[in-house]
Amino acid sequence: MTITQLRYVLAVAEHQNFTKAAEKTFVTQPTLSMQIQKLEDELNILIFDRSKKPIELTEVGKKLVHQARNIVNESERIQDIVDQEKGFIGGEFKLGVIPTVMPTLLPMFLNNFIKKYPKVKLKIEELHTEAIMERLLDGHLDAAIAATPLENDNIKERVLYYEPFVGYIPSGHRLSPKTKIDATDLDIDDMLLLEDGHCFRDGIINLCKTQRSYNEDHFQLESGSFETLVKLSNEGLGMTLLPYLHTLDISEKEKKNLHFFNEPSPAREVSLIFNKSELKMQIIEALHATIAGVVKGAITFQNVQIISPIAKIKSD
Amino acid sequence: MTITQLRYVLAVAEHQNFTKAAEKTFVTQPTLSMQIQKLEDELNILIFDRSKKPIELTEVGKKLVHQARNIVNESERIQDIVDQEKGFIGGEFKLGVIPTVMPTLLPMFLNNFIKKYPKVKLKIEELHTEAIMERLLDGHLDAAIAATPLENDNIKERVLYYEPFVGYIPSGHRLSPKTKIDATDLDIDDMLLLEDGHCFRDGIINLCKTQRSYNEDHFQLESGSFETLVKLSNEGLGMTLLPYLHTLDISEKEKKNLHFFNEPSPAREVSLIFNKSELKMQIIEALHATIAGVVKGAITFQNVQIISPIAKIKSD
DNA sequence: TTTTTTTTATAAATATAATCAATAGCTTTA
DNA sequence: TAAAGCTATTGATTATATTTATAAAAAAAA
Repeated sequence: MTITQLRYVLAVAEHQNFTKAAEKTFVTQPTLSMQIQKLEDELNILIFDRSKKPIELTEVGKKLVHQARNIVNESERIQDIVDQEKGFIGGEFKLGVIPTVMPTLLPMFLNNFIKKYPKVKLKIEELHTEAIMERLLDGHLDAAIAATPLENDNIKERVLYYEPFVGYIPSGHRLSPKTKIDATDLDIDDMLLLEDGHCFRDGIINLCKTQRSYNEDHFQLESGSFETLVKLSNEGLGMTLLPYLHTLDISEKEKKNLHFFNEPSPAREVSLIFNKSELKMQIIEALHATIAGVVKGAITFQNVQIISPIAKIKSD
Repeated sequence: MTITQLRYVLAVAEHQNFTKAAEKTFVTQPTLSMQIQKLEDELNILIFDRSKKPIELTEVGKKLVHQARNIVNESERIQDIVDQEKGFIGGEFKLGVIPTVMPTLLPMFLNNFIKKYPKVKLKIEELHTEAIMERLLDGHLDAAIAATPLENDNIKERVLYYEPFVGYIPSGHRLSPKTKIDATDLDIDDMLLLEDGHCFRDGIINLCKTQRSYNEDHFQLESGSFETLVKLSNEGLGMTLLPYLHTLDISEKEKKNLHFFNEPSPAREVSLIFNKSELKMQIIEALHATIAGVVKGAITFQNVQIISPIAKIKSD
């Protein structure tokens, strides 16, 4: 049994196809066939059920894959140890970012980070929270930026900042006369929200305590970007909520429609999250330090109330 | 980096000598030299400081060895998974046993076990608790039988049985008239104990609350076996304490000198202990089931008070 | 100091193993 | 039924691990 064989098994298990797995591992397909056969012979088991199309893991295979993931992870940590010792921060690093954070946060720290750690090859991908969690767990992402807390034991969180929500209320709206608003003022039925899948939406729905009879079919013009939401709002289709950093981008005229919450302002917690195995921890630390440092200047709210990004089951 | 290379590193780290490590790993010394050099080149570090005699680990080397231990352990668990799936219970299994348990417990279950699991090659070694803990942690033992609780986070415990202490009080001793004795009756200064290193002794010292001024130089005829202790006791040198299973072995005449404790009788907790990595768990489970089953018939005390085998620091 | 012993490193040869290109064989799809 | 898509097999090639023999260095003994 070699680490290489285990890597091959993981690749085939993932792609359910020897040919594709071979491409991904940069060897030819016969190499995979033979090495995996060799491992199967050595252990005297079948890892894959090749009669099924696409190929499937056997029962032992599933357990073996889990352990193989473990071993491969732990073996990668050897390089980690060496890097840490040398103070070297570099290598490929795959970062996931949720859509509602991407456009505002990325420009703030990216330049800073790549200048400070030029040897890190950052690969950033915009993904929704569910996809991020999946990919953190299977090792396809090294870390991600998402709204927290996520309440997943296999994912660790390091808070980056608390970002308050700000109401965007067009003139003529019933709340327009109020200088500052309260969570209790909100009514899910006259609010424009981002399309489902964004955890931001779940957070807002949690916030709207007044949702007497929330049902899915009341008003379905939900958008994918805050820019669109603001425009729709201007057209009189309702108010919306923006995360604070997004309010820095809108036009001067539109800024007049911003209504802050009375403190404690509802806010989302944005964290750097990563697999509990803590692989590439030096880079994670470096990212955390850079982002936290940059954001500290931009957000100066003191008193916030954190809104969970996880859709809660209605208790009544 | 290969698992084999990591094994070689572990062997050299352990023996601090390439030649000996080579013997233990069943390869020639140049193989070790070359493979370890190769790993060092690949990681671009020095794992060993070869200028020191005997050879020493570098700082990175120490961290690497720790992680290597991890990886090798996890890789051995692959065979574990396969064995479990096949319901196979076999292979070499190294069991440590403390001296005060060895002669009484071993005959009770050994025959039973090797008949039931003929494919397990049991290698039993008599060791004191400290040596056992060391060897469990470095992987030289798969499991051990010792007095617990040991309060070590890296060692897991599965209780086998509670074994009460019984007083052996020769006629003429001040406690001889009492049919049943109490812990408060005991005086460390008129008791014969096993030589130091046996955790049994530490347990008894914990038990003797009346040890007003316990000092090492009062009476130094401490023995290595209970047999000797009983004989010395017969000579009027003091009383002694025996674990219950040992009292089954002594002569009828001597049995008259046995004085049980009033309930709750002080007792030691005897457990099967093993590394938290839970390697070879099927065999450990099999051992536990066998021993617990056999002992259940032999010890029928209900109410016991467990004495810690760890020497407590005097609080006053 | 010199010699001997012990120990690690190096070199060359050998054995073992991994990989590849080509292709066979099987199954599914068109 | 042919074509396409997969995995397994074969034989050649390359890469790697291991060994034997020996050099080099250091420690121990004479």
